[in-house]
Amino acid sequence: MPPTDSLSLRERKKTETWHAIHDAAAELALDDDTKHVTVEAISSEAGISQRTFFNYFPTKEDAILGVRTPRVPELPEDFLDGEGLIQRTTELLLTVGRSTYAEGDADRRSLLFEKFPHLLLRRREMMIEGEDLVYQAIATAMAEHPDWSEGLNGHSVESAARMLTMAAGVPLRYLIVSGGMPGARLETGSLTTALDLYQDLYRKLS
Amino acid sequence: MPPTDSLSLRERKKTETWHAIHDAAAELALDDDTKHVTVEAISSEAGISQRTFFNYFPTKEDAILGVRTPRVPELPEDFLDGEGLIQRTTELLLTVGRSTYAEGDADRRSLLFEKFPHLLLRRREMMIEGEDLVYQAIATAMAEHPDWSEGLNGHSVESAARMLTMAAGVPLRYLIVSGGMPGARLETGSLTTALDLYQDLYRKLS
DNA sequence: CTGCATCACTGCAAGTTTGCAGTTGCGCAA
DNA sequence: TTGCGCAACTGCAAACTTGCAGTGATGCAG
Repeated sequence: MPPTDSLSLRERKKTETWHAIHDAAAELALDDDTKHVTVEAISSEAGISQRTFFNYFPTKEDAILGVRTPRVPELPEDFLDGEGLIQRTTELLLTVGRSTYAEGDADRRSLLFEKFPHLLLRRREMMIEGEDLVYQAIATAMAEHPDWSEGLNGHSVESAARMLTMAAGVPLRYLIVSGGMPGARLETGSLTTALDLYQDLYRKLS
Repeated sequence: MPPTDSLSLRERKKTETWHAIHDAAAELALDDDTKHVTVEAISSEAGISQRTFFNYFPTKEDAILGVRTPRVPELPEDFLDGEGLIQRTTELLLTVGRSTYAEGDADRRSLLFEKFPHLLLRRREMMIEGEDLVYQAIATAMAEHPDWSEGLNGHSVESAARMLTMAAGVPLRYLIVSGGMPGARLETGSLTTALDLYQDLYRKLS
């Protein structure tokens, strides 16, 4: 759990409730002898009403997984300037991807993926959703940026943004695939390695 | 704490919050090195906002003491009939008096009275308030009762109800006084004794 | 196959909590 | 005395939770 100080009482209680629901859902789901985890059971375990449950999560699965709708942080003014844009974008994608899960949940999440493989589908969905948000943010930034707003060689900023996001996504996809399990954690260290590899390869081919 | 099952989630949380505030307030107040217990400290300890504090208690003192506004239970149909009306009324007064406090708090309440004698004033106030409610309930019941509604010997039902309540209050006042400390607990056993004494005395004098 | 129960999920009104901007009373320093 | 600051307490709108009465999908006994 992140530091809950410096949050307003309201915000603090909201995260507490979020975690209470997610924890209850995940624990109940991982309980071996649990066949059908009902929303009622989760809600009662978390000490809230069923209606509140659905105020926090659109589906039971999201509660078990602990999914949040991805949030793209405000881009720095100079995000589009200078060297290393692809790398910065990759890091942004990683940040956004991580923002869709409860922090520090990696172990339990692995267990969940093992026991309920269909949750991987949901994970993939969230990834795609996050990528799309990143694309939109970058497209907007490009449209407002003097060096990019005119498009490049007849390509629209939308195309440029889309391509950048795709390219930047490569190292992440690589990591997920080479990590074997898609549920495996993405270490920042291995990301750097993957980025190096990517860039080396890119230079060799161009 | 009373059984919280069979209460709706809403009711349950309300009592939980009530106890959280009262507990925080009482404990902070009893802390030796506490000079000024602020509403802010109590609220923060209880995990609620200051505004919510005042949704539960009109004053800080009431929170420390754990005061509720007294509730008179519905009188049984035959409350006014038959022998022992005074005794029944005394028991009603005791019930109402007890309803103004958190249950099972007697020990801590004694400490509070020791440390903050001015709380006794508040206690007295609540008692009086409760007595008045009992008076009103009985007056209403009398007005609706065929045997009483006409008044007695020219006295109004209000007078009769007031006098009954006064008379019924005697054993309680006796107990409080003879118990030394007004903060002392009222045992049901000693109440019975006091009632006996009262009736004996009454018979002797009449 | 058919009614019936169960469970996920939604809409809405009513109840609760929070944040915030006051107002008031009180002690204390200049 | 005057002004200041602190802390109790209030009013109100906005945010949040709850209860409840659904709807629709799925499975299962008869």
